[in-house]
Amino acid sequence: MTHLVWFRNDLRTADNAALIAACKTASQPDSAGGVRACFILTPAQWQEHDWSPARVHFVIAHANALAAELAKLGIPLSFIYAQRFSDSLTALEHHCRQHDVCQIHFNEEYGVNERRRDKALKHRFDKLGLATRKYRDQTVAPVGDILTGQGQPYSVFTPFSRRWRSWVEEALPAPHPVPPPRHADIKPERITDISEGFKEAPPALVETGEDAAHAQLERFLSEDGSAYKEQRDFPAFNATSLLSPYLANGVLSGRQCLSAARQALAMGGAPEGLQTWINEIAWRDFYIHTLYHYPRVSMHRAYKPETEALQWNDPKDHFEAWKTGNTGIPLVDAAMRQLNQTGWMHNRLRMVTAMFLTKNLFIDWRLGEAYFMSKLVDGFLASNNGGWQWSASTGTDAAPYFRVFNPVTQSERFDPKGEFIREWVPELAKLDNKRIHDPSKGGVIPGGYPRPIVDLKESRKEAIAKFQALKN
DNA sequence: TGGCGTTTAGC
DNA sequence: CTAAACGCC
Repeated sequence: MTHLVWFRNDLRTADNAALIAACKTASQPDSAGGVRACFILTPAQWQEHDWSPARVHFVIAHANALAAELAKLGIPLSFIYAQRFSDSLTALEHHCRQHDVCQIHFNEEYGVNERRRDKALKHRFDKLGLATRKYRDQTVAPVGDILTGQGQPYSVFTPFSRRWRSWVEEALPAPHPVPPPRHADIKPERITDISEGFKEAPPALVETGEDAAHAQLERFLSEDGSAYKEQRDFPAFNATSLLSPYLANGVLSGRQCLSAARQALAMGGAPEGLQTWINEIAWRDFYIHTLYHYPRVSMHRAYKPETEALQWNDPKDHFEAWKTGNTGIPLVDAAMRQLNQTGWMHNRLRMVTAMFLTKNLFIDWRLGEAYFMSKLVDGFLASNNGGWQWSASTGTDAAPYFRVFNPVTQSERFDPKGEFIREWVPELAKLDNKRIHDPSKGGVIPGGYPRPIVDLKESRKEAIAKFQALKN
């Protein structure tokens, strides 16, 4: 009898609830057996979920790395090819028959299609007499466990984070260990080809492998922690952890990050910086919890239903200019070009560009959300959707509709010397530190660089008026 | 995880 | 006169 671990959004051997549970169960006398693993490639489903080529390359590389790590532990990982989630269940059933599987273990995912798939799987396997075991492993605090005094999910981050922190203090969540090696000589399988439509990807942003992820975590935490709090909002400083690709694809868990950060705190690391970063881990949990409690946000629906009535502008040329980084607003263009060329964008700039699209251009946040997914190596439904709905003022703890970032002011504040703009918009490189934030204001605009496609002041007023009108 | 027009303290 | 501080959007 074999225990099968189905890896999906958890491409790691360390701190993996499903893996450790399968290994433990398999070594108990009453249900002893072997442990196998599988990963199902569903390129058509990835396409439908707007996965980026960068993310597909990352996932394939880390699926291969996982197969190699598991082989060292004596666990064979099979790659199964399907197109969509619906096909994957048939393939999985076939795989289970072939390998005499009695139990399948996996960690939960919370997108609506993933949930439907897992529900269908349980239904199907129940009929076959195969056991399905699922684990709440994606968050630090299990989804459903962080509720208000009234037993309701939180809709505002700050009270959520207070409850989350006290939960952490009480539960002291510790990462699961890597399971002990089982004795078997295994040659790992390997995926060598990338599916059509995902071939063209930017160069890898971070190194491949679980070890590389942990090395980067250690490096980040060993740096001067106070710099994170002071510098993280300045895109030119590269002061962020750059762990998001690993987190988004489960190479690293939030629990591992939190545990390492708490250890750094105990060793006397700069408390403000580390606490600020722990807050980001809480944000990640908050958005996953929100996705769990409100499946509609993964069905192209707004968290705040009343905002569904907004009449967004026809995207047309403005959307194209935004996507390609030709809006005439230097910081927005620099950010979009960074995204297009690297598959990653600095967090502050995600807010600035999202706010510009949804408030100044008044284009539907869903279009921006999908475009980000189609480019980001760290595209993660819960965080990406949460961030977009925050920016668009349609989400949980949303930015008040009248709080509209002025991208030029943000530029002056967070890229004061224009270093980030100069890197990504080279045609503006020669402008001085004042003019570079808004070249259209006085003087000659360097050749080829567009004039702003929208009036910031006017469009801001119009957006506020449209939100105001919702209340009547 | 603001912006902006207005008021007001302080020089 | 200028730059915080204020209050509304």
